[in-house]
Amino acid sequence: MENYNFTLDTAFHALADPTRRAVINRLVEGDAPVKKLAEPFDMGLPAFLKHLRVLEESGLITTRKCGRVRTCRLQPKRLSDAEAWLSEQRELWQAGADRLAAYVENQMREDDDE
Amino acid sequence: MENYNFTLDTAFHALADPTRRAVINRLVEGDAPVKKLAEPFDMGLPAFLKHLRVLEESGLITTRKCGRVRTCRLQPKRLSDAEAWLSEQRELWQAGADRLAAYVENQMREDDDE
DNA sequence: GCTATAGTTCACCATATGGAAAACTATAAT
DNA sequence: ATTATAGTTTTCCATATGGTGAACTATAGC
Repeated sequence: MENYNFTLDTAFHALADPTRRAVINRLVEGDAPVKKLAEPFDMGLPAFLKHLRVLEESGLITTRKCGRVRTCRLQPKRLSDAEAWLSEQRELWQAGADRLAAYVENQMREDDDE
Repeated sequence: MENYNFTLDTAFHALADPTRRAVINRLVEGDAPVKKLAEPFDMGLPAFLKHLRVLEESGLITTRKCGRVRTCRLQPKRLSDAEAWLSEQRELWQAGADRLAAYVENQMREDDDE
């Protein structure tokens, strides 16, 4: 039961917010400073910074401050981690569905033989 | 700015909790009743039911009550939806990275020619 | 040096979340 | 008819979350 995966917890939590997903969707096109990232959103800088901090603590982005401007960069590895968990679950489910289908078909064949 | 995607909001939010991910990870192996699902967890039924409701409202699972037992089933479509968003972001990022690499290489070639 | 800019910190607020305990309902099982 | 089982509802609590406005800091531009 060691399902305590801090990385997935924080990554999925970060992705659960539309503002934060929009930030990611902007950062896939390249690095950007806080000011620029915040522009499209109807909220104060403090609120926006909180979102950035959530993203940073999840590892989905990293930031670097040069002079007075902080630049944000996407960390695609963490996207892949989340994606990997999802695809694994989907594959496990698929395997079960296939097994079930094979079993059902097998039963039908036996019924035919009787 | 129509980044208001209720499906992704609720799906990622549901996936952000280790208990709920463990439930999903159990349901990929097949349907199960509430009691059985709750067994491995150190919490009361009411708390566990809240998690199930979060999963159900997100569309990640569906439930059906027969007699006094409620059976839970995974809805893999929603897993795919979340996975699709992630893979799209990764692909967009990859495209940008490729463009950048091509540009850099091009610049280096120009430098050689001078 | 003055001022505008980019970000940061702080105090505050309403609501959401994850949990507990207790009381209740409906259906099997004997 | 009793009793055990499976789930449900309700009330309550502490903490987390997402936002605000105001005050502050550090750097860039003139």
